[in-house]
Amino acid sequence: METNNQGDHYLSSLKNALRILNSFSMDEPEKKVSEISSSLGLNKSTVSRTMATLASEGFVYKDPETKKYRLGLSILTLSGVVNSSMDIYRESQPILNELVETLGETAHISVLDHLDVIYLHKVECNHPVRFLTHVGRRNPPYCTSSGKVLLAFSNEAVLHSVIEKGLDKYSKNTITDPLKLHANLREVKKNGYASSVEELLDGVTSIAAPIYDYKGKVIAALSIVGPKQRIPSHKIQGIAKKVISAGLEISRNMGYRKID
Amino acid sequence: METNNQGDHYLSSLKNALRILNSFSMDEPEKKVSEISSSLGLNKSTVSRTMATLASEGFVYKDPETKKYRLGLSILTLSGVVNSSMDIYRESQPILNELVETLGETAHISVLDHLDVIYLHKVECNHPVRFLTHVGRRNPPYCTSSGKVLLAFSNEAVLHSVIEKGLDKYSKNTITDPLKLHANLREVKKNGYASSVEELLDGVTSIAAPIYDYKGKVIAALSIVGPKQRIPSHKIQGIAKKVISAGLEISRNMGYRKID
DNA sequence: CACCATTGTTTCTCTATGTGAAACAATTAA
DNA sequence: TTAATTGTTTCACATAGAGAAACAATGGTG
Repeated sequence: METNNQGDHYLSSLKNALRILNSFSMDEPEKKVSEISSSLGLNKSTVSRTMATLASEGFVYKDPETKKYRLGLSILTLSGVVNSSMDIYRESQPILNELVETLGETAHISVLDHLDVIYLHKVECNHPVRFLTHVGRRNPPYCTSSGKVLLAFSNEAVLHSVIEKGLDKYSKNTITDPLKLHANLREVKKNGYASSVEELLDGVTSIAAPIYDYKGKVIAALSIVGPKQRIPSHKIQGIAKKVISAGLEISRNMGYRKID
Repeated sequence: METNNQGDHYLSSLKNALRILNSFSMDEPEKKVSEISSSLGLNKSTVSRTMATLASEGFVYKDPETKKYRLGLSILTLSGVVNSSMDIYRESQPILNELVETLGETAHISVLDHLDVIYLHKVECNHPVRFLTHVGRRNPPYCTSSGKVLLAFSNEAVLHSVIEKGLDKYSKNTITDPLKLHANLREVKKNGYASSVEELLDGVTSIAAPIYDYKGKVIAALSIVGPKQRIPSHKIQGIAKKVISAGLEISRNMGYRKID
């Protein structure tokens, strides 16, 4: 598209359709043809035909009243396939349940996808105050505990790209200085866990630990999230211990054998 | 392409791609180019280019080792949008939680999509023995309690299509006789709930009740599922009462006001 | 180690397909 | 009523995508 010239042999009509699908978000869950057309710079008729084809296979659904399109149920079906074919999903389920029960806070499994942290799995706690995250959600990696774990244990190139893209200030404690981020990640690697106290959202604290595969490579992060007042600073270390050991347990289920 | 002439203005390369995506399932979560090519009757090179394009937008992921493709994380992200933009998802959450707690069995919300029952939402119980259902799963409507509720309250045309497609025998109690199905659905409509005792799977019982929208139209079903031994026949009616009232509560949240 | 068998990607040519402008409907607004 | 904004369809043309075959990359197998 813009960067590499070798990837120009993509099927353009398909690429259009996929860009349209990816443009749906929680903020814009439904759109009209003309909106899509103008926002993505595509011809009206192109969008119209594309949407008709997408609808024919259940990827979008057209509200007959408002004429707006929203994502269709084929996507739900496919997401079920994604989950069930992901071994980490199966292996982590019971351990997440236990962790949520003992800590009383919501737990997630997440991975790095391009330059986002994406939540693969979530087990909610029973507290009435929840509703911050959901499976599939993407967040910036440099201001979430899971993101920082994943960055700390990935190669320099990824970190570089993240910094290059820019460190925006999401909340009062967001780290926007590359040097400070570097230092923080070194800490994370040393301690074996990361914490984020109001780095992404005001009033929200999270703690994360790595999950390893059979090769000893960090493939995911396990994190717990909760309101700041339920997770005061002095409790972080104790909670981190539990998160770390839960992470190791999942890792062992994934074939990891601690070497050192 | 081959069948109907009115649907001929679909974009063929896009249609191909969507058919490929929809061909992934729990049984076949990963496939090679040649497998896709032969199973869908598409040219090798077509599939190769299509997959490359799909991968470029994160809809599939290519395992560099095995060269097999699996569904990508964009689908997870989009499924999050589907869920969060679905008001029934939000409205039903707390009521499902409560129902699961009091009954101790897993609960689902499901709707009819074409001729399938599809699970939109699921709250699992704590029992170690659970089931293989998952959000997005599709089941035949005539042998699940939720499906029978949805059929009983939908129009005749849908039922006709279902019967026309054929009533396969999934389990010992599957209703395969159209007349018996008709009779059963009349019962369902009269009683306001449906039950399925080993109609889809041996050893599995489920009980479902309708969910109404503000117009009084049945738009979804609420069901609970459990092993037969935990839900004996004599308990079904009592449980059904609870399921029905939970369904009504969700309906009220969706704007339904009981008229009669 | 050479052999054949299968695979995925690329090249190439040509046709069919998708694009965009404009015409046409169908709503909605003024 | 007219005007404005929308979604769909028509149409002609350029081009993008399909298919055959060549190529490359593996992987068995003897």
